[in-house]
Amino acid sequence: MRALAVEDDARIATDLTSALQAAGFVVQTCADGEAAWFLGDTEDFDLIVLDLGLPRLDGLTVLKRWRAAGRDMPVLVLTARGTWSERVEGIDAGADDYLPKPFRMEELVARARALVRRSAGRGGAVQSAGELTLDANRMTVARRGVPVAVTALEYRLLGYLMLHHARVVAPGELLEHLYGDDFSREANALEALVARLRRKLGPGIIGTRRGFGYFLQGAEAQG
Amino acid sequence: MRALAVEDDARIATDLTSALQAAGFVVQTCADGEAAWFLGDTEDFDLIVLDLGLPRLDGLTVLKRWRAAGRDMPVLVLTARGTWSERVEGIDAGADDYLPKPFRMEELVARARALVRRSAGRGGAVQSAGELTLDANRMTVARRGVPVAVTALEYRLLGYLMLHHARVVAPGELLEHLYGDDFSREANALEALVARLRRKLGPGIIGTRRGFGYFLQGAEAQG
DNA sequence: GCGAGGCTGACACCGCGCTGACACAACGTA
DNA sequence: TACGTTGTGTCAGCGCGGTGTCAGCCTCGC
Repeated sequence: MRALAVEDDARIATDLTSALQAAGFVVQTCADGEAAWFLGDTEDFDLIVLDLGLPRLDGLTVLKRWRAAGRDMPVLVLTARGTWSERVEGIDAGADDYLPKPFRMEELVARARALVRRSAGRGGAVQSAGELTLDANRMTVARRGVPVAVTALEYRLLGYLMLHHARVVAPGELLEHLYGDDFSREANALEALVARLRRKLGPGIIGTRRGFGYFLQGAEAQG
Repeated sequence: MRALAVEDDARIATDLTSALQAAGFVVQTCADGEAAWFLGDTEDFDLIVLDLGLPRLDGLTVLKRWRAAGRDMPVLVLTARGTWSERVEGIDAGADDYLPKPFRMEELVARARALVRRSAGRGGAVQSAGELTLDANRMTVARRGVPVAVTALEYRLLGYLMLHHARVVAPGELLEHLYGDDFSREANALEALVARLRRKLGPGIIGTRRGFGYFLQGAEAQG
Protein backbone atom coordinates (compact mmCIF):
# COMPACT_ATOMS: atom_id res chain seq x y z
CA MET A 1 0.00 0.00 0.00
CA ARG A 2 1.34 3.41 -0.98
CA ALA A 3 0.18 6.47 0.88
CA LEU A 4 0.81 10.16 0.30
CA ALA A 5 0.67 12.47 3.31
CA VAL A 6 0.20 16.13 2.43
CA GLU A 7 0.85 18.22 5.51
CA ASP A 8 2.85 21.40 6.03
CA ASP A 9 3.22 21.17 9.80
CA ALA A 10 6.45 19.23 10.18
CA ARG A 11 5.59 17.71 13.54
CA ILE A 12 2.20 16.41 12.47
CA ALA A 13 3.77 15.15 9.24
CA THR A 14 6.24 13.09 11.20
CA ASP A 15 3.56 11.63 13.43
CA LEU A 16 1.41 10.85 10.41
CA THR A 17 4.24 9.12 8.65
CA SER A 18 5.16 6.88 11.52
CA ALA A 19 1.55 5.99 12.27
CA LEU A 20 0.86 5.07 8.66
CA GLN A 21 4.09 3.16 8.38
CA ALA A 22 3.20 1.23 11.50
CA ALA A 23 -0.07 0.35 9.78
CA GLY A 24 1.82 -1.09 6.84
CA PHE A 25 1.86 1.78 4.36
CA VAL A 26 4.81 2.97 2.34
CA VAL A 27 4.57 6.69 3.01
CA GLN A 28 5.60 9.64 0.91
CA THR A 29 5.14 13.18 2.20
CA CYS A 30 4.93 16.61 0.70
CA ALA A 31 4.37 20.01 2.24
CA ASP A 32 2.74 22.27 -0.32
CA GLY A 33 -0.27 22.24 -2.63
CA GLU A 34 1.52 22.50 -5.94
CA ALA A 35 3.74 19.52 -5.23
CA ALA A 36 0.76 17.56 -3.90
CA TRP A 37 -1.26 18.21 -7.02
CA PHE A 38 1.58 17.09 -9.23
CA LEU A 39 2.33 13.95 -7.25
CA GLY A 40 -1.30 12.90 -6.95
CA ASP A 41 -1.86 13.46 -10.65
CA THR A 42 1.16 11.63 -11.94
CA GLU A 43 1.68 8.81 -9.48
CA ASP A 44 -0.45 6.02 -8.11
CA PHE A 45 -1.36 6.01 -4.44
CA ASP A 46 -3.69 3.71 -2.57
CA LEU A 47 -4.49 6.50 -0.14
CA ILE A 48 -3.91 10.21 0.24
CA VAL A 49 -4.12 12.09 3.53
CA LEU A 50 -4.67 15.73 2.69
CA ASP A 51 -4.44 18.74 4.96
CA LEU A 52 -6.57 21.64 3.78
CA GLY A 53 -4.42 24.52 5.00
CA LEU A 54 -1.49 24.40 2.59
CA PRO A 55 0.97 26.92 1.18
CA ARG A 56 0.96 27.79 -2.54
CA LEU A 57 -2.26 25.96 -3.40
CA ASP A 58 -5.27 25.33 -1.18
CA GLY A 59 -6.03 21.70 -0.31
CA LEU A 60 -9.62 21.92 -1.49
CA THR A 61 -8.48 23.19 -4.87
CA VAL A 62 -5.96 20.39 -5.16
CA LEU A 63 -8.66 17.85 -4.41
CA LYS A 64 -11.08 19.34 -6.91
CA ARG A 65 -8.41 19.32 -9.60
CA TRP A 66 -7.63 15.68 -8.97
CA ARG A 67 -11.26 14.74 -9.26
CA ALA A 68 -11.71 16.87 -12.36
CA ALA A 69 -8.78 15.02 -13.88
CA GLY A 70 -10.49 11.73 -13.16
CA ARG A 71 -8.19 10.63 -10.33
CA ASP A 72 -10.34 8.59 -7.98
CA MET A 73 -7.98 7.37 -5.29
CA PRO A 74 -9.34 7.54 -1.74
CA VAL A 75 -8.60 10.88 -0.09
CA LEU A 76 -8.85 11.49 3.64
CA VAL A 77 -9.11 15.20 4.43
CA LEU A 78 -7.75 16.86 7.58
CA THR A 79 -8.76 20.31 8.65
CA ALA A 80 -8.24 22.58 11.62
CA ARG A 81 -11.59 24.22 11.33
CA GLY A 82 -14.37 21.84 12.22
CA THR A 83 -17.52 23.67 11.20
CA TRP A 84 -20.18 21.61 9.51
CA SER A 85 -20.30 23.83 6.42
CA GLU A 86 -16.56 23.30 5.97
CA ARG A 87 -17.04 19.59 6.18
CA VAL A 88 -19.86 19.65 3.64
CA GLU A 89 -17.62 21.64 1.33
CA GLY A 90 -14.85 19.09 1.66
CA ILE A 91 -17.13 16.17 1.02
CA ASP A 92 -18.66 17.81 -2.01
CA ALA A 93 -15.21 18.48 -3.39
CA GLY A 94 -14.73 14.74 -3.53
CA ALA A 95 -13.23 13.78 -0.19
CA ASP A 96 -13.82 10.18 0.79
CA ASP A 97 -13.54 10.87 4.47
CA TYR A 98 -13.00 13.77 6.81
CA LEU A 99 -11.21 14.19 10.10
CA PRO A 100 -11.14 17.40 12.17
CA LYS A 101 -8.01 18.35 14.06
CA PRO A 102 -7.09 17.49 16.66
CA PHE A 103 -7.51 13.76 16.14
CA ARG A 104 -6.12 10.55 17.57
CA MET A 105 -3.70 8.71 15.33
CA GLU A 106 -5.57 5.49 16.11
CA GLU A 107 -8.68 6.91 14.54
CA LEU A 108 -6.87 8.16 11.49
CA VAL A 109 -5.36 4.76 10.91
CA ALA A 110 -8.71 3.03 11.36
CA ARG A 111 -10.30 5.32 8.81
CA ALA A 112 -7.40 4.96 6.43
CA ARG A 113 -7.69 1.19 6.56
CA ALA A 114 -11.45 1.37 6.02
CA LEU A 115 -10.97 3.58 2.97
CA VAL A 116 -8.42 1.30 1.39
CA ARG A 117 -10.46 -1.79 2.14
CA ARG A 118 -13.48 -0.24 0.51
CA SER A 119 -11.77 0.98 -2.63
CA ALA A 120 -10.31 -2.47 -3.14
CA GLY A 121 -13.66 -4.17 -3.29
CA ARG A 122 -14.65 -3.06 -6.75
CA GLY A 123 -14.36 -5.81 -9.30
CA GLY A 124 -15.90 -6.60 -12.65
CA ALA A 125 -18.40 -9.36 -13.25
CA VAL A 126 -16.61 -10.51 -16.36
CA GLN A 127 -16.04 -14.20 -16.92
CA SER A 128 -14.49 -15.99 -19.82
CA ALA A 129 -13.91 -19.49 -21.09
CA GLY A 130 -11.82 -20.21 -24.13
CA GLU A 131 -12.25 -17.44 -26.69
CA LEU A 132 -15.55 -16.33 -25.20
CA THR A 133 -16.11 -13.50 -22.75
CA LEU A 134 -19.34 -12.60 -20.99
CA ASP A 135 -19.79 -9.25 -19.28
CA ALA A 136 -22.61 -9.53 -16.76
CA ASN A 137 -22.65 -5.77 -16.22
CA ARG A 138 -23.11 -4.69 -19.78
CA MET A 139 -24.84 -7.91 -20.76
CA THR A 140 -22.51 -8.23 -23.70
CA VAL A 141 -20.67 -11.12 -25.30
CA ALA A 142 -17.36 -11.02 -27.08
CA ARG A 143 -15.29 -13.57 -28.96
CA ARG A 144 -11.57 -12.86 -28.94
CA GLY A 145 -12.46 -9.38 -27.76
CA VAL A 146 -14.75 -8.76 -30.72
CA PRO A 147 -18.22 -7.86 -29.42
CA VAL A 148 -21.12 -9.99 -30.62
CA ALA A 149 -24.72 -8.78 -30.39
CA VAL A 150 -26.81 -11.33 -28.54
CA THR A 151 -30.43 -11.38 -27.39
CA ALA A 152 -31.54 -11.91 -23.80
CA LEU A 153 -32.34 -15.59 -24.26
CA GLU A 154 -29.14 -16.26 -26.12
CA TYR A 155 -27.20 -14.56 -23.37
CA ARG A 156 -28.82 -16.69 -20.72
CA LEU A 157 -28.02 -19.82 -22.66
CA LEU A 158 -24.38 -18.83 -22.95
CA GLY A 159 -24.28 -17.86 -19.30
CA TYR A 160 -25.53 -21.26 -18.23
CA LEU A 161 -23.13 -23.08 -20.50
CA MET A 162 -20.27 -21.00 -19.18
CA LEU A 163 -21.29 -21.69 -15.61
CA HIS A 164 -20.98 -25.39 -16.38
CA HIS A 165 -18.28 -25.09 -18.99
CA ALA A 166 -16.55 -28.22 -17.80
CA ARG A 167 -19.38 -30.54 -18.66
CA VAL A 168 -21.97 -31.47 -21.25
CA VAL A 169 -25.38 -30.03 -20.43
CA ALA A 170 -28.46 -32.04 -21.32
CA PRO A 171 -31.16 -30.37 -23.44
CA GLY A 172 -33.72 -31.00 -20.73
CA GLU A 173 -31.62 -29.20 -18.19
CA LEU A 174 -31.12 -26.26 -20.51
CA LEU A 175 -34.82 -26.06 -21.28
CA GLU A 176 -35.64 -26.13 -17.60
CA HIS A 177 -33.16 -23.39 -16.86
CA LEU A 178 -34.27 -21.18 -19.73
CA TYR A 179 -38.00 -21.63 -19.45
CA GLY A 180 -38.58 -22.90 -15.94
CA ASP A 181 -41.53 -25.21 -15.52
CA ASP A 182 -43.10 -24.03 -18.73
CA PHE A 183 -42.81 -27.07 -20.94
CA SER A 184 -44.97 -25.78 -23.74
CA ARG A 185 -41.95 -25.47 -26.01
CA GLU A 186 -40.92 -28.15 -28.36
CA ALA A 187 -37.39 -29.40 -28.01
CA ASN A 188 -36.67 -27.84 -31.36
CA ALA A 189 -36.87 -24.37 -29.86
CA LEU A 190 -33.56 -25.03 -28.17
CA GLU A 191 -31.99 -26.32 -31.35
CA ALA A 192 -33.11 -23.22 -33.21
CA LEU A 193 -31.68 -21.06 -30.46
CA VAL A 194 -28.34 -22.82 -30.60
CA ALA A 195 -28.28 -22.56 -34.38
CA ARG A 196 -28.80 -18.80 -34.31
CA LEU A 197 -26.15 -18.45 -31.68
CA ARG A 198 -23.67 -20.48 -33.68
CA ARG A 199 -24.29 -18.32 -36.72
CA LYS A 200 -23.44 -15.25 -34.68
CA LEU A 201 -20.45 -16.65 -32.84
CA GLY A 202 -18.94 -18.70 -35.62
CA PRO A 203 -17.79 -22.32 -35.35
CA GLY A 204 -15.79 -23.79 -32.50
CA ILE A 205 -17.73 -22.27 -29.61
CA ILE A 206 -20.77 -24.42 -28.91
CA GLY A 207 -20.22 -28.12 -29.32
CA THR A 208 -22.71 -31.03 -29.47
CA ARG A 209 -22.48 -34.49 -27.98
CA ARG A 210 -25.04 -36.43 -29.90
CA GLY A 211 -27.47 -37.99 -27.47
CA PHE A 212 -26.15 -36.06 -24.49
CA GLY A 213 -26.32 -32.34 -25.00
CA TYR A 214 -24.32 -29.18 -25.56
CA PHE A 215 -21.07 -27.88 -24.16
CA LEU A 216 -18.73 -24.92 -24.45
CA GLN A 217 -15.68 -25.66 -26.52
CA GLY A 218 -12.95 -24.05 -24.51
CA ALA A 219 -9.69 -25.17 -23.01
CA GLU A 220 -10.72 -28.79 -22.89
CA ALA A 221 -11.48 -30.09 -26.35
CA GLN A 222 -14.04 -32.85 -26.02
CA GLY A 223 -13.60 -35.41 -28.79
CA MET B 1 -32.07 5.81 -4.46
CA ARG B 2 -33.41 3.68 -1.65
CA ALA B 3 -32.40 4.51 1.90
CA LEU B 4 -33.14 2.78 5.18
CA ALA B 5 -33.16 4.93 8.30
CA VAL B 6 -32.77 2.97 11.54
CA GLU B 7 -33.60 5.25 14.45
CA ASP B 8 -35.73 4.72 17.52
CA ASP B 9 -36.20 8.37 18.44
CA ALA B 10 -39.38 9.25 16.58
CA ARG B 11 -38.57 12.92 16.19
CA ILE B 12 -35.11 12.36 14.77
CA ALA B 13 -36.50 9.64 12.53
CA THR B 14 -39.00 12.09 11.10
CA ASP B 15 -36.34 14.72 10.48
CA LEU B 16 -34.07 12.14 8.90
CA THR B 17 -36.80 10.93 6.63
CA SER B 18 -37.74 14.33 5.32
CA ALA B 19 -34.13 15.42 4.84
CA LEU B 20 -33.29 12.28 2.90
CA GLN B 21 -36.46 12.51 0.88
CA ALA B 22 -35.62 16.09 -0.02
CA ALA B 23 -32.28 14.80 -1.25
CA GLY B 24 -34.03 12.38 -3.57
CA PHE B 25 -34.05 9.18 -1.57
CA VAL B 26 -36.95 6.79 -1.22
CA VAL B 27 -36.86 6.34 2.53
CA GLN B 28 -37.95 3.44 4.65
CA THR B 29 -37.63 3.57 8.44
CA CYS B 30 -37.49 1.10 11.23
CA ALA B 31 -37.07 1.54 14.96
CA ASP B 32 -35.46 -1.58 16.37
CA GLY B 33 -32.40 -3.69 15.72
CA GLU B 34 -34.10 -6.96 14.87
CA ALA B 35 -36.24 -5.40 12.17
CA ALA B 36 -33.24 -3.47 10.85
CA TRP B 37 -31.16 -6.61 10.58
CA PHE B 38 -33.89 -8.40 8.69
CA LEU B 39 -34.59 -5.53 6.30
CA GLY B 40 -30.95 -4.86 5.55
CA ASP B 41 -30.31 -8.52 4.97
CA THR B 42 -33.22 -9.21 2.69
CA GLU B 43 -33.72 -6.00 0.74
CA ASP B 44 -31.60 -3.81 -1.45
CA PHE B 45 -30.70 -0.34 -0.20
CA ASP B 46 -28.32 2.21 -1.65
CA LEU B 47 -27.68 3.61 1.80
CA ILE B 48 -28.40 2.79 5.43
CA VAL B 49 -28.36 5.35 8.22
CA LEU B 50 -27.92 3.43 11.45
CA ASP B 51 -28.32 4.66 14.99
CA LEU B 52 -26.26 2.65 17.45
CA GLY B 53 -28.55 2.88 20.48
CA LEU B 54 -31.38 0.60 19.46
CA PRO B 55 -33.90 -1.55 21.31
CA ARG B 56 -33.84 -5.37 20.98
CA LEU B 57 -30.52 -5.58 19.12
CA ASP B 58 -27.54 -3.25 19.34
CA GLY B 59 -26.67 -1.25 16.22
CA LEU B 60 -23.07 -2.40 16.19
CA THR B 61 -24.19 -6.01 16.31
CA VAL B 62 -26.60 -5.44 13.47
CA LEU B 63 -23.84 -3.90 11.39
CA LYS B 64 -21.41 -6.73 12.11
CA ARG B 65 -24.01 -9.31 11.15
CA TRP B 66 -24.70 -7.59 7.85
CA ARG B 67 -21.03 -7.54 7.01
CA ALA B 68 -20.60 -11.13 8.09
CA ALA B 69 -23.43 -12.03 5.75
CA GLY B 70 -21.62 -10.29 2.91
CA ARG B 71 -23.92 -7.30 2.65
CA ASP B 72 -21.76 -4.41 1.54
CA MET B 73 -24.12 -1.48 1.15
CA PRO B 74 -22.83 1.84 2.51
CA VAL B 75 -23.73 2.36 6.16
CA LEU B 76 -23.62 5.73 7.90
CA VAL B 77 -23.51 5.34 11.66
CA LEU B 78 -25.03 7.78 14.14
CA THR B 79 -24.19 7.75 17.79
CA ALA B 80 -24.80 9.88 20.83
CA ARG B 81 -21.43 9.12 22.37
CA GLY B 82 -18.66 10.78 20.43
CA THR B 83 -15.50 9.33 21.89
CA TRP B 84 -12.78 8.41 19.49
CA SER B 85 -12.57 4.82 20.71
CA GLU B 86 -16.26 4.43 19.94
CA ARG B 87 -15.66 5.73 16.49
CA VAL B 88 -12.83 3.32 15.84
CA GLU B 89 -15.04 0.49 17.00
CA GLY B 90 -17.80 1.54 14.62
CA ILE B 91 -15.46 1.80 11.69
CA ASP B 92 -13.91 -1.56 12.40
CA ALA B 93 -17.37 -3.09 12.56
CA GLY B 94 -17.75 -2.07 8.93
CA ALA B 95 -19.26 1.41 9.02
CA ASP B 96 -18.50 3.50 5.96
CA ASP B 97 -18.92 6.79 7.75
CA TYR B 98 -19.63 8.10 11.17
CA LEU B 99 -21.57 11.10 12.49
CA PRO B 100 -21.79 12.02 16.18
CA LYS B 101 -25.00 13.49 17.57
CA PRO B 102 -25.97 16.21 17.50
CA PHE B 103 -25.39 16.87 13.83
CA ARG B 104 -26.68 19.17 11.11
CA MET B 105 -29.02 17.59 8.60
CA GLU B 106 -27.06 19.36 5.86
CA GLU B 107 -23.96 17.47 6.81
CA LEU B 108 -25.74 14.17 7.07
CA VAL B 109 -27.17 14.63 3.60
CA ALA B 110 -23.81 15.61 2.15
CA ARG B 111 -22.18 12.57 3.69
CA ALA B 112 -25.00 10.33 2.58
CA ARG B 113 -24.68 11.50 -0.99
CA ALA B 114 -20.92 11.13 -0.89
CA LEU B 115 -21.23 7.57 0.40
CA VAL B 116 -23.63 6.58 -2.31
CA ARG B 117 -21.46 8.05 -5.04
CA ARG B 118 -18.35 6.55 -3.58
CA SER B 119 -19.84 3.10 -3.40
CA ALA B 120 -19.94 3.26 -7.17
CA GLY B 121 -16.34 4.36 -7.26
CA ARG B 122 -16.76 8.03 -7.90
CA GLY B 123 -15.83 11.22 -6.15
CA GLY B 124 -17.40 14.65 -6.25
CA ALA B 125 -20.85 16.16 -6.15
CA VAL B 126 -20.74 16.77 -9.88
CA GLN B 127 -20.52 13.59 -11.87
CA SER B 128 -20.55 13.00 -15.56
CA ALA B 129 -20.70 10.12 -17.97
CA GLY B 130 -20.37 10.65 -21.68
CA GLU B 131 -22.06 13.91 -22.65
CA LEU B 132 -24.16 14.01 -19.52
CA THR B 133 -23.44 15.90 -16.31
CA LEU B 134 -25.39 15.76 -13.05
CA ASP B 135 -24.94 18.28 -10.26
CA ALA B 136 -26.13 16.75 -7.00
CA ASN B 137 -26.17 20.06 -5.17
CA ARG B 138 -28.32 21.96 -7.60
CA MET B 139 -30.18 18.88 -8.85
CA THR B 140 -29.51 19.97 -12.39
CA VAL B 141 -28.70 18.09 -15.55
CA ALA B 142 -26.70 19.24 -18.53
CA ARG B 143 -25.84 17.68 -21.86
CA ARG B 144 -22.58 18.92 -23.36
CA GLY B 145 -22.76 21.74 -20.85
CA VAL B 146 -26.20 22.81 -22.02
CA PRO B 147 -28.62 22.68 -19.07
CA VAL B 148 -31.71 20.53 -19.47
CA ALA B 149 -34.75 21.05 -17.25
CA VAL B 150 -35.75 17.77 -15.64
CA THR B 151 -38.27 16.89 -12.96
CA ALA B 152 -37.42 15.31 -9.64
CA LEU B 153 -38.33 11.81 -10.74
CA GLU B 154 -36.47 12.16 -14.00
CA TYR B 155 -33.44 13.37 -12.09
CA ARG B 156 -33.56 10.37 -9.79
CA LEU B 157 -33.76 8.01 -12.72
CA LEU B 158 -30.73 9.63 -14.33
CA GLY B 159 -28.92 9.64 -11.01
CA TYR B 160 -29.41 5.93 -10.56
CA LEU B 161 -28.37 5.16 -14.11
CA MET B 162 -25.29 7.31 -13.72
CA LEU B 163 -24.39 5.65 -10.47
CA HIS B 164 -24.43 2.37 -12.35
CA HIS B 165 -23.30 3.79 -15.65
CA ALA B 166 -21.15 0.77 -16.39
CA ARG B 167 -24.01 -1.66 -16.45
CA VAL B 168 -27.44 -2.40 -17.82
CA VAL B 169 -30.08 -1.85 -15.15
CA ALA B 170 -33.16 -4.07 -15.13
CA PRO B 171 -36.58 -2.38 -15.10
CA GLY B 172 -37.48 -4.13 -11.87
CA GLU B 173 -34.42 -2.76 -10.15
CA LEU B 174 -35.16 0.73 -11.41
CA LEU B 175 -38.75 0.53 -10.20
CA GLU B 176 -37.61 -0.66 -6.80
CA HIS B 177 -35.13 2.14 -6.37
CA LEU B 178 -37.41 4.86 -7.71
CA TYR B 179 -40.52 3.86 -5.83
CA GLY B 180 -39.39 1.59 -3.04
CA ASP B 181 -41.84 -1.06 -1.94
CA ASP B 182 -44.73 0.69 -3.58
CA PHE B 183 -45.61 -1.68 -6.36
CA SER B 184 -48.81 0.05 -7.36
CA ARG B 185 -47.24 1.28 -10.57
CA GLU B 186 -47.52 -0.52 -13.83
CA ALA B 187 -44.30 -1.26 -15.60
CA ASN B 188 -45.40 1.20 -18.25
CA ALA B 189 -44.85 4.10 -15.87
CA LEU B 190 -41.13 3.54 -16.24
CA GLU B 191 -41.35 3.36 -20.01
CA ALA B 192 -43.29 6.61 -20.10
CA LEU B 193 -40.72 8.22 -17.83
CA VAL B 194 -37.88 7.13 -20.06
CA ALA B 195 -39.72 8.33 -23.14
CA ARG B 196 -40.20 11.81 -21.70
CA LEU B 197 -36.60 11.94 -20.64
CA ARG B 198 -35.39 10.93 -24.06
CA ARG B 199 -37.47 13.66 -25.63
CA LYS B 200 -35.75 16.21 -23.42
CA LEU B 201 -32.23 14.87 -23.71
CA GLY B 202 -32.25 13.89 -27.32
CA PRO B 203 -31.05 10.58 -28.72
CA GLY B 204 -27.89 8.79 -27.71
CA ILE B 205 -28.17 9.16 -23.95
CA ILE B 206 -30.44 6.44 -22.62
CA GLY B 207 -30.10 3.13 -24.35
CA THR B 208 -32.26 0.01 -24.20
CA ARG B 209 -31.22 -3.61 -24.21
CA ARG B 210 -34.36 -5.47 -25.08
CA GLY B 211 -35.04 -8.09 -22.46
CA PHE B 212 -32.46 -6.66 -20.06
CA GLY B 213 -33.10 -3.03 -19.24
CA TYR B 214 -31.76 0.46 -19.64
CA PHE B 215 -28.27 1.92 -19.58
CA LEU B 216 -26.43 5.18 -20.01
CA GLN B 217 -24.79 5.48 -23.37
CA GLY B 218 -21.37 6.84 -22.62
CA ALA B 219 -18.17 6.74 -24.61
CA GLU B 220 -18.60 3.05 -25.34
CA ALA B 221 -21.44 2.15 -27.63
CA GLN B 222 -22.33 -1.47 -27.12
CA GLY B 223 -21.94 -4.03 -29.86
C1' DG C 1 -27.35 -47.67 -46.55
C1' DC C 2 -30.65 -46.75 -43.13
C1' DG C 3 -32.77 -44.39 -39.39
C1' DA C 4 -32.92 -41.21 -35.79
C1' DG C 5 -31.23 -37.20 -33.93
C1' DG C 6 -29.61 -32.76 -34.95
C1' DC C 7 -29.39 -28.57 -38.02
C1' DT C 8 -31.22 -24.83 -40.72
C1' DG C 9 -33.90 -21.40 -43.34
C1' DA C 10 -38.46 -19.54 -43.72
C1' DC C 11 -42.24 -17.85 -41.66
C1' DA C 12 -45.75 -16.43 -38.38
C1' DC C 13 -46.83 -14.84 -34.15
C1' DC C 14 -46.52 -12.63 -29.86
C1' DG C 15 -45.19 -9.47 -26.60
C1' DC C 16 -41.76 -5.95 -25.38
C1' DG C 17 -40.96 -1.43 -25.52
C1' DC C 18 -42.29 3.24 -27.59
C1' DT C 19 -45.48 6.90 -28.12
C1' DG C 20 -49.25 10.32 -27.84
C1' DA C 21 -53.30 11.38 -25.48
C1' DC C 22 -55.66 11.64 -21.44
C1' DA C 23 -56.74 11.66 -16.34
C1' DC C 24 -55.77 13.04 -12.07
C1' DA C 25 -53.42 14.77 -8.00
C1' DA C 26 -50.48 18.27 -5.95
C1' DC C 27 -49.36 22.76 -5.78
C1' DG C 28 -49.20 27.68 -6.32
C1' DT C 29 -51.81 31.75 -7.44
C1' DA C 30 -55.39 35.15 -8.14
C1' DT D 1 -62.31 28.56 -3.59
C1' DA D 2 -61.70 28.23 -8.35
C1' DC D 3 -58.35 28.12 -11.60
C1' DG D 4 -54.11 27.25 -14.24
C1' DT D 5 -49.82 24.69 -14.10
C1' DT D 6 -46.95 20.97 -13.58
C1' DG D 7 -45.74 16.26 -12.78
C1' DT D 8 -46.81 11.64 -13.30
C1' DG D 9 -49.55 7.35 -13.81
C1' DT D 10 -52.68 4.95 -17.11
C1' DC D 11 -54.45 3.53 -21.40
C1' DA D 12 -54.66 2.08 -26.17
C1' DG D 13 -52.40 1.29 -30.19
C1' DC D 14 -48.59 0.10 -32.94
C1' DG D 15 -44.13 -1.38 -34.93
C1' DC D 16 -40.73 -4.49 -34.81
C1' DG D 17 -37.47 -7.57 -32.79
C1' DG D 18 -37.21 -11.99 -30.71
C1' DT D 19 -38.61 -16.48 -30.59
C1' DG D 20 -41.33 -20.80 -31.50
C1' DT D 21 -42.82 -23.80 -35.16
C1' DC D 22 -42.52 -26.32 -39.19
C1' DA D 23 -40.67 -28.83 -43.04
C1' DG D 24 -37.00 -30.50 -45.11
C1' DC D 25 -32.11 -31.57 -45.25
C1' DC D 26 -27.89 -33.15 -43.22
C1' DT D 27 -24.97 -36.16 -40.59
C1' DC D 28 -23.60 -39.28 -37.29
C1' DG D 29 -23.50 -43.95 -35.75
C1' DC D 30 -24.46 -48.51 -36.48
